[in-house]
Amino acid sequence: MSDTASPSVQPDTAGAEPAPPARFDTLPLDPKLLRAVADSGYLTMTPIQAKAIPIVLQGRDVMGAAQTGTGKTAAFSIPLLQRMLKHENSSVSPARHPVRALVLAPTRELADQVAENVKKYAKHTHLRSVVVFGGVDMKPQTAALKAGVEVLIATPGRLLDHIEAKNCVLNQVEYVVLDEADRMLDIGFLPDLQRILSFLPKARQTLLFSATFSPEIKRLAQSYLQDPILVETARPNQTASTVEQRFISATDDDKRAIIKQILKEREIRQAIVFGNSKLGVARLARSFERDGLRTAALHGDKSQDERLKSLDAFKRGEVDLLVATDVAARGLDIADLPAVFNFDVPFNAEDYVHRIGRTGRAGASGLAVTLVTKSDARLVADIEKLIKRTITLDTFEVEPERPRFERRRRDESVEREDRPARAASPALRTPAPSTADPFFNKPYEASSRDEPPAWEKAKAASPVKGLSSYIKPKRQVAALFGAKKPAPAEG
DNA sequence: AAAAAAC
Repeated sequence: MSDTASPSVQPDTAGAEPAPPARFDTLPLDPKLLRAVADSGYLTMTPIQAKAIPIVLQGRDVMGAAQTGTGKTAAFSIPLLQRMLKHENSSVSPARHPVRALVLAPTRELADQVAENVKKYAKHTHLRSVVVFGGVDMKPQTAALKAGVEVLIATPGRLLDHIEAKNCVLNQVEYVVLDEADRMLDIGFLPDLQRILSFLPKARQTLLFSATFSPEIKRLAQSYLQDPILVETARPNQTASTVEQRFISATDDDKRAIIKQILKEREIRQAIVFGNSKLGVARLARSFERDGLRTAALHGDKSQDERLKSLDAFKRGEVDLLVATDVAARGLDIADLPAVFNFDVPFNAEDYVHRIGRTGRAGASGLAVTLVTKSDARLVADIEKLIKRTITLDTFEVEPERPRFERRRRDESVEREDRPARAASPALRTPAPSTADPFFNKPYEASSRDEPPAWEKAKAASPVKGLSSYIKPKRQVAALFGAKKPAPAEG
C-alpha cells in the first residue's frame, strides 16, 4: 500500500493474456454471417467473443461477464443467428415466421441499439427482426409483429403490452437473451421479467450477459438457466484499464466549475455527465447550456422523441455534453467518447462501472471523473470494494463562482416569468433593479460571456498543461472520511 | 437518498 503521489486509482497491472486474437472467419459460421461481420469491419474476436461464441453455438446456456465495451452484443447475436439458420424450426411452416429469439434490454435506447446490431449481422439472411419499446406509437410495432419476425428485441413493459394484445406469440421461442442481465434480474424488473418468461417454452437456450454480476444475482440467475456455463474474461465487475479514473473532493457549489475547468484543461471534445435524479439532470443541463456549452439532456421525464433526439445529436457530435440519468449508464455504445463525469456518485457501485464504461470502449483511452462530497463516503467505499482498487481522493483548485451573478440571473427570471404580479404590486419587488441600470435589460447569456472564464485565469496562473497541475492527491478516501478500513494489511 | 420499464 503506497502513500505516494498516485492517480486516483492504481493502474491495472494484472497479467495480460498473450493468446493471439482469433479471427471470426475461423468460426463455423454461415458465409452470410461472415460476410456481415466482415462488412462491419471486424476481423478478430474480443476475448468474450472468442470464449462465448463457441459455447453458444453448442446450444449451451451461458452466463457471460465481460468488461464494458468489449463486444458482448456480437458475442450473443452472431452465434444465435447462426443457430437459427442451421436449425430451422420444422414444427411451424416457414411462412408463419414465429418469434424464435427474444432479446430483452433494460432501456429503450439500449433495445434500439441491440436491434441495430442484430439487423446488421442478419442483413444477408432471411431472418427478420423488430424492436419494440414504450414511449412510441404501438401501431408500427404491431404491424411488424403481425407480419412475422424471427428475432424480437424488446423492453419488458411494452412487450407485455403486445403479449396481452395478442400481437405476438412467444410459445415458439427457442432462444432468450437478457442483456444487462443483472439489471433485468433486479427487484425493479423481476416481476415483469418473470411474467414474460412464463409465456416461453421451458426448453430453450438462455443467455445472460453483463459487465457486472453481484454474487446474489449470480445465484438468482442460476434458477433461470439450465446447466449453464459461466464465461468470464479477466476479473468480473472490472473497469477498463484504459480509463483513467479520478475521484475529486468537491462541494455541491464547486461541481459545475470543476467540470468546466477539466473540460477546458484536457481539451475534452465531448463528455457524458451523469446525475442521480431526473430533476437534477434537467437543471444541470440548463446550467451548462447557459454557460454556452452545447448540451443535451437525457432522462426518463423526457418524451421518447426528445430522448432519441438528444442521443442522436450527441452521437453526431452536434452537442458537447450529454447530461443524463442512469438511463444512459448501461450498454450505450458511443464511439470514441473521451470522458465521463459523475456529477453525483451513483447509488449502486455497479452503476459506477457501467457509467464509466461509456468511455474507453474497444481499447480506446478515456477519462472518468467522479465528484465526491462528504456525504458520499459510503458510496465511494462501496465502489472501492467492488472494483477492488484503491481509491484516493484528489483536491481541485477552482476559481470560485461569482455569487452576484447568480443573484442577478434569478431576479431576472422572476421578472420575466412573473410579469403580471410585478405589474400588480411593484412595491413587493426588491428595490434594486431599475431600468436605468445598464445591466438590467441585458440577457443573462450576454453578461455571462463578459466574464473572463475561470479556466482562463487558472491557465494563466499555471503554464503546465494537464489536470495534474490542478489536482493534488490527498489522503486515501477511507482515511479522509473515517470510513472502515478497506483491507487489513496482511495481519 | 433514484432510475428504469406500459398505458
